[in-house]
Amino acid sequence: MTRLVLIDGSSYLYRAFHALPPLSNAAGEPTGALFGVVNMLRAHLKERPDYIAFVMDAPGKTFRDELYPDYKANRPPMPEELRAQIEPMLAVVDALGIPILRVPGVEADDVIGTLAVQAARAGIDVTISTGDKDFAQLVREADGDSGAIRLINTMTGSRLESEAAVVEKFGVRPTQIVDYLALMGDKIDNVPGVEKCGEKTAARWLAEYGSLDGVIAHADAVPGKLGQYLRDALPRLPLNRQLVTIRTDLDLGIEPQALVLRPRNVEALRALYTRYGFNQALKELDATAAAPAPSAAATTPTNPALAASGQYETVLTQAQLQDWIARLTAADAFAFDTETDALDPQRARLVGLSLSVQTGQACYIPLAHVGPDAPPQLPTNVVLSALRPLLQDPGKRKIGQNGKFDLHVLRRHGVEVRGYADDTLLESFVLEAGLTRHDMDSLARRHLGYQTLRFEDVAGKGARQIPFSQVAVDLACRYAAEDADITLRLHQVLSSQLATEPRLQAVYRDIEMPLVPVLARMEANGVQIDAAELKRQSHELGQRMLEARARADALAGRPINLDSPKQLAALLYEELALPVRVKTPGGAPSTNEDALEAIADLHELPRVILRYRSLAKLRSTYTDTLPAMINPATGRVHTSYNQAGAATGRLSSSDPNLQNIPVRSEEGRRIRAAFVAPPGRKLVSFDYSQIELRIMAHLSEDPALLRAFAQGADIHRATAAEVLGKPLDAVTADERRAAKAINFGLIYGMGAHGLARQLGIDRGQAQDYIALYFNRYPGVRDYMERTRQQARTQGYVETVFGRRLALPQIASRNASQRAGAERAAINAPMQGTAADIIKRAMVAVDAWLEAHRDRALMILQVHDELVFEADADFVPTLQAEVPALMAGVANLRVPLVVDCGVGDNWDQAH
DNA sequence: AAGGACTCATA
DNA sequence: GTATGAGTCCTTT
Repeated sequence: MTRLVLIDGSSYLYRAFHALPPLSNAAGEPTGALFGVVNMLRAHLKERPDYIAFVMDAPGKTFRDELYPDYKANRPPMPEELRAQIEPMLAVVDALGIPILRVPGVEADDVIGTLAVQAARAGIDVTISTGDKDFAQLVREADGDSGAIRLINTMTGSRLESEAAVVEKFGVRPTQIVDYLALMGDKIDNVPGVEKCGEKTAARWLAEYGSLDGVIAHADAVPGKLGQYLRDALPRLPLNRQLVTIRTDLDLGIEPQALVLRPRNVEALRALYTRYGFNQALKELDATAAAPAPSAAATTPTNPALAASGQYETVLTQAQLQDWIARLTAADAFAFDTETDALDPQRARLVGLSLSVQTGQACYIPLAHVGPDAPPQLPTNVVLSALRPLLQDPGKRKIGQNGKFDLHVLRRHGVEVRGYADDTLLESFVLEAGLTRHDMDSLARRHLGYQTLRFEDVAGKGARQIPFSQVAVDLACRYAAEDADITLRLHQVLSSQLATEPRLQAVYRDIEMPLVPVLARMEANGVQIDAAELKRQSHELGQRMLEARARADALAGRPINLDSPKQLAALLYEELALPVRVKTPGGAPSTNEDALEAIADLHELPRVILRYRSLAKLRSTYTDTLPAMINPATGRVHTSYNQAGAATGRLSSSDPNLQNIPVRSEEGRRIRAAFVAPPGRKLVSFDYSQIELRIMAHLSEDPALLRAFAQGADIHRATAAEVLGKPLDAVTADERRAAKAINFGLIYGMGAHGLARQLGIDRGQAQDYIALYFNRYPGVRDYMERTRQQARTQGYVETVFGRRLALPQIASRNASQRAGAERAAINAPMQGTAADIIKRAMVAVDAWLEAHRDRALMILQVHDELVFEADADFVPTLQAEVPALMAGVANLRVPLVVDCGVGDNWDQAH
């Protein structure tokens, strides 16, 4: 049977510290706790478990602090001699190759509990190594396909390996341990229990009444002083039980199978053991380290996983290159990765290239490494010429991780990659949206149980980071070749998972992968902006900000930093004693737009702040920034679309974000007007009309809603008429506005509270509106309920095209988290289906444009809008073709309508 | 130097 | 009341 050992690091550290004499090494550094922990770890490793982890508390608050602010309030601060041993301890654990888990916001106990239960369910036998008796609540025997959970305390040698052992030791069964602890309380964690109730009393009561609920129910029947103490403690017992219950159902994003022991780092261990004077351990190390590691140089990475890595070859000669070309030529597919000197795909220069045909084997071809020790490298043009036929062959399948980046880099070096067939980022995104991150490091850990060498391990971080071109070639090879190797391995795992999910595979194969080259082209196209105009606007905004600032200082009676919410809150709510009507999510008095509007009739200052804010936002985010983002080589601005950014399937845009260019205010639209077409060209914008509401009609199949769209009605007006039972032309502007708010609110999963706030009416009235709406559109109500139900039973929701969004929070015991997940469940199918549709449209339009290259370029996507830059005389053709292409990619129960605008700039076109 | 909190721009 | 990214301040390391 496979076995997992989970080590409760915090518990051992404390216990070893207090149990052992205050040892220290020759330099006077304290070593007592360290010594105890190291011996404990060595004992565990001798048993050769299949999986192992060392679990520590991460700094910061956890849910128990939320439940009970006094939790652990009695704990004295950690003694300095103990604190000083934490870092060395972690260094030893790491050097031994044991994975270290510290999960922010989650106590070590709950990490251990969750992993233990998860592993036992997967048929793994679990040993929890701890000095904490609370874990007795988890003990269980193997049963059918499930593994056992056992406890061991290596300090005392005691073991709890069966339910009978727990009963023998505590007098209660494992399932009663939480009740037992709740009654007794915990001095150390400052959780008071029933006074005078110790082990004996707690066990006796539980034997008599079965459970804590039984004890509570019979509290009146307990005689004497103890009975009175019990009744006094009743109100806090349920909370106590929550506090002592170890969580076993968290979503940690860690699979027990990933917790593999890496090869130990002998050099690091020798250094640590020597420093701390652990002679016994040192002797053993030298005896067992048969093949000493190569001498440690300054460049040797600390990651011991390296020793497990595959055969990685640095390609420096023509002969080696030809050998790899032959291997690639013989293969159906290969993984590739580029290394560059920058993260911006529109500027990055190629530093090297890695390739892998077979897992465990990869090469790195350094091209532009510099420095005194850099070896002579093959010329870039020679290497790229040799590889070009392979990279440009549509029949030769290429595999990458976020390959869009590599496509850009290679294009800018004269290679147009074709046959880019698989991307592990997108495989993971389609398989597990909402569950995990999709970067290679996370994926390797999650699916391969492998800790990759990270970029910062080879290049450093922060101010000391060096460009990849200065990384020593040997080290660069290990890093880069590993990336290609891991990409290939991940593809094997992920593609076989996709093969079992035909709907997800279709999303991946038919929507996401075809979109990659399309997005690459859009990003490369870029957009022209009028920098001089934006600079003029910056200047003007600056003038007006000065005026606002002067007025604010006058009103405050002193200089005030209008950019600091904290200072503003102090001024408004303390000095000026204005009422606090809105709070931030963190509970502090808010100075956001709503808050300032709410007090705007009491003082002039809030209005001045709002005015200043809107000016400052426009200047710092747009008019100052955009001109600086112009690529000198192209004279245009190139955004970057993140295809795996939004869990619903939407794209996101960054560097710069061109999906949030202002449009609502007049001043904002002047910024949009600075997105221009070159002479002789036009900007043409196409957007889907009411796409999410149409999708709601399709999904809900509500007859009234379907009819309204079929008739091409003004949907908000039609909603108002339907709900209020009056003719279309009798609907007032206010009524239409209310209907619009309901329509939008529904898409976001809103309740009465939100609608009331939006419309400035009271809750009851909002509730009436909603009831009326559902009365007229019962299909919508049923659909909403079905969706919530699906989310609860399956843990995910789906788009029309089968894209999945996982909602792990849907089962949360935290009501507000659960409600949030329910709203997301309502919204995701609509937002996600709209995303699927426009992605398909982009692929379709791009394919059509192929024949008209340069007559029109697709340059922007803003969720329901596509923007093109086209020759003026080509605009009619575009207008004749694109709407049909966009509307034709989905077959819904309602028509898709596409609106169009044309102009010399984006404001005119929109 | 890095990360969290806050605010605000878009669909 | 959904989904994002970015600038600024301010605390922590």
